[in-house]
Amino acid sequence: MNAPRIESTLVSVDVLTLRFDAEAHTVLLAIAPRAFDPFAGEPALPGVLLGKGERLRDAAHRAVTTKLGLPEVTATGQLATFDEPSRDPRGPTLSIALWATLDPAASASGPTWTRLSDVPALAFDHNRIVTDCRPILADKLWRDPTFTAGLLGREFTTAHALDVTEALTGDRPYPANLGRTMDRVPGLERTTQHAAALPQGGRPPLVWRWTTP
Amino acid sequence: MNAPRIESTLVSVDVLTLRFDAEAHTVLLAIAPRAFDPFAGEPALPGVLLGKGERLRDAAHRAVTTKLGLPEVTATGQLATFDEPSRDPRGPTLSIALWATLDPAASASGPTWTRLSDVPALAFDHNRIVTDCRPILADKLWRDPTFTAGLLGREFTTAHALDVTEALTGDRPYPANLGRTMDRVPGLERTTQHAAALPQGGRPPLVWRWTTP
DNA sequence: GCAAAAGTGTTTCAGGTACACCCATGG
DNA sequence: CCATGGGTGTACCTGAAACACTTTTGC
Repeated sequence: MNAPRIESTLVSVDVLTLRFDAEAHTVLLAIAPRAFDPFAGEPALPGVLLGKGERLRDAAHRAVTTKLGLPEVTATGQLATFDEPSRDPRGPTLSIALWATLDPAASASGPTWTRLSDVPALAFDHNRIVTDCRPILADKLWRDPTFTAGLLGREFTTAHALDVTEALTGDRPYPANLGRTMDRVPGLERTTQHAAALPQGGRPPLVWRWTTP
Repeated sequence: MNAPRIESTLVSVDVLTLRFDAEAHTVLLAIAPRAFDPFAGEPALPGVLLGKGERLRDAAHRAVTTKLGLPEVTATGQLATFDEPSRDPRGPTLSIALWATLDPAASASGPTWTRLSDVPALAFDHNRIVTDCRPILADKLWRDPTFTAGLLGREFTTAHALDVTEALTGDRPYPANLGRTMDRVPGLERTTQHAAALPQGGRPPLVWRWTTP
């Protein structure tokens, strides 16, 4: 051991946990009240301190499991790092933001779910994290297959895809154009199946499926 | 203090230090032999352990100053985080990769300078860091004004811009098309000045300047 | 004047956007 | 058969790529 010994900054992993809610036609973000000081009782993103030798994705799983009480995470990925020294009143802490997606079919009771465009005041600098990461999430849709598949699940309809796109980018594309966008996504195939018709009528949407699960 | 006490992973900041060399018509990366074990004597990216409360950009400055012996850094920015636990034989260490640019006019003696497409075998996982970050760097050119201005300096010619673009993206655009690209970069203006003519003849290139330094 | 290199204008093409029209379902 | 909403085909428009041609220098 020849390198100088330096007391290192603590590293926390904060997770933007996303779930597609088909009934609400939107993507929801999970938040939970903090159990401890500082900011005890205030809503916050789930976060844990990164353990020695722990991988970022394992820490993200741990945050979702212990802070939100959700058992399953379908996929995770990096977003950005926040290094403001005053972001935690306890002392300087590095925050690495990750995204995590949940199976849209699984139950999701436990955390509070909020629209991305309607996030309440959160603890620490978590509102800044959400604001800064939102365009990164929008950019990943249809370009990062892991993220897109995690959010929409193995099978989904054009109507679902329209809802997710509107929730992340802010505007709803024409169904025809979105279909052509999806035709160009590698690993995604248009099936011949149609979903069940909607309660209010209308043509049943096409089903899409990932070829490489 | 109510949060559980966890021994945290060490965080190192590894820097891709870039300099535009007008004579060599390319962008060069700085590497220096390691002073200590492990990998003593082998070339590596300059890196330091992040101190408690230290900002990432300050750590990057420190790495460039102490490991490369260069006094001035014009700009820095984040690239990506590497969390492979076995990347450092001493134990698990998180590596946050940053870019740093140097004034192309300043002297740059001290480190070894290498072409991005011709990087020798480096210590740790540094070759992987360079490989993974190269497309990110190419993407930042002409889209991240801080990066672009840091690399090319306050004033530069179309010929310089052609060289930098070729070095980062791999192919040399038509001068006419690159000029139109630069016309769309905010904060960059086409002047009426022409640079001194080149030794081998040819029309003197236009000078471009940043309006917001 | 010739070679070299940059700048101008124009053509071409691909991608994305918009929209008119058709199809399938519920009431 | 009408309202609703997804699907097909197509027109249009913008932005990038390619290239012929002109301009400005050194030799």
